Amino acid sequence: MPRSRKTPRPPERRDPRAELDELDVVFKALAHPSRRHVLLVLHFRGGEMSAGAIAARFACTWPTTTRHLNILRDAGLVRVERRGRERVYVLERERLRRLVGDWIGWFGEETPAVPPRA
Amino acid sequence: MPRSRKTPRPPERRDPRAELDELDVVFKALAHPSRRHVLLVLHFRGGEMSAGAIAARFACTWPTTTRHLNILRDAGLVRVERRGRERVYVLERERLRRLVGDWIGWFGEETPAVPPRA
DNA sequence: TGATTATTTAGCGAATGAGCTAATGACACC
DNA sequence: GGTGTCATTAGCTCATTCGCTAAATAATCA
Repeated sequence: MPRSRKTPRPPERRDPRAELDELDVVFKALAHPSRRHVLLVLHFRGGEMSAGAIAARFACTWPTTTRHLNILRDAGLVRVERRGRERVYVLERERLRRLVGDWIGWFGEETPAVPPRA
Repeated sequence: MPRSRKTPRPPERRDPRAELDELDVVFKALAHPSRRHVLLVLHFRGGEMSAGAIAARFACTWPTTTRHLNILRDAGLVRVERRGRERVYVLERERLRRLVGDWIGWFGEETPAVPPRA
């Protein structure tokens, strides 16, 4: 049987079309407050936590948290490592910063050098 | 009858709780590729375009585009001005940059000064 | 091996989201 | 005031999302 999850974060690519698709998955992942919260908690706890430690901090049930974590993983915003019988989720800080930061960066300059309505 | 739309972007506030709610609406608005695209097009066309000019650039029908624009407006990412019989949508660039930029900014520093798992 | 702990997967129901077509509102111009 | 243009709202359908509970999987320990 093939991999059960889509593609768990391709290591590197610069194809602009693929970049857009990546961004879509990432922004969809960021659309839920619990998932943004997971990322912040992860960050402020040093970048890695076990699934249990994360689940303990949220009101929803553990399976629900697992699903949120899967979505974050599919977006490449966290990666998971098995350690004994725990699974440790590791924040992919650079990727988060690069994708969202670059996107918001488009809006950085004063109005761009294109005539108002051509 | 009261206003037909929720609250169309409160002018200023610093209450952190309210900030989180604002962020939620904003990230939900950014979750759809067409809406992110609208913002970019708006930016690169000088920050304002009529509804028709925007709708003309998208494959979906005009009512669908209108709805996307309403969602962006409710998130405070665009504002709308009536000019004659057109409606001109104006990008709220600063607000977009501030909200998303500040959020991604949390992940800016190297791992924060909190012990790994306490 | 069988129990225990840690976590995920399966599957269901309610709510939300996004697309469409048709109908309506608002303004301008004659 | 009627007609054309610009745009929105209403109402429908289909698909997805998100929460839950119950069952399954995986590693460790007795």
